[in-house]
Amino acid sequence: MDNELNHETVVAQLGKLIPPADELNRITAIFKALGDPTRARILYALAVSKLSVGELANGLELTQSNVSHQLTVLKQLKLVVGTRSGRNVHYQLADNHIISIFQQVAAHAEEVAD
Amino acid sequence: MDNELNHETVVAQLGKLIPPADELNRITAIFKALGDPTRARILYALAVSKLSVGELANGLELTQSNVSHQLTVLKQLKLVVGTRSGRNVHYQLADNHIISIFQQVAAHAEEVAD
DNA sequence: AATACACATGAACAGATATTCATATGTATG
DNA sequence: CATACATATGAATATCTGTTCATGTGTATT
Repeated sequence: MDNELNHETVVAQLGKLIPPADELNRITAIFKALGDPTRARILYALAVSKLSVGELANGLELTQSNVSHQLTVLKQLKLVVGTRSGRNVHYQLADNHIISIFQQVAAHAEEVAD
Repeated sequence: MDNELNHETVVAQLGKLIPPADELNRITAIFKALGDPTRARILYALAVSKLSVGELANGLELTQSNVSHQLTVLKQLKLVVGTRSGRNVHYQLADNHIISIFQQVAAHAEEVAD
């Protein structure tokens, strides 16, 4: 018999060779979150320093509401965490993993820049 | 004088501490492309094997048109390259960089899965 | 050259998404 | 306790995006 993974077989089994829907959705949800310039700027800013909502809004010239909405998205995906201190809430990156993901994509983006 | 990068200064200079708009747009465009389940499935499939448009459509149960449209997006971002051979066009990942990006995000996604 | 096959492209539409505005919640201060 | 400040939330909307359908372009075969 033929145990070899020939091309025909690969095509037929493609569905089983790639991640299942639920895992794929978790992964793409993260990419989607990183795919918006506003959220990306927020993450870059937080890579520089822990910052409050107001500081992000001022520093990035965004409305407070907009920043808060985007932070909600990033929080749900556990890309950032916020800790309240008095009236302010200080946000930081959930882990430094995120920075290296950006670095890898940035590297690709440069390689590829027309 | 105070050369230290104090918090106040960081906030004031945030705009200059993060990537400029054009670079950011290139980066987020890539993330956005990876943020769609259909395109992600196509990339995962191509990580398994070089495949034609028809094979992708069959193997992933997508319409030929849909696959072709998504490949156009991925091609523009140079995430995949297609080479014609007769009537078929065989697509492959532009580089293996892409796989490791997925791996990193997948790792994060699992850490974080409720 | 006519037909069939593989892929690409354009228009159209439904659903998703980012931003704004208004307002609510939470916390400190006088 | 009333006011001010910081952040969160909800609704509304304009824009964007993924998919489909129809058709066009390119290539092989007879």
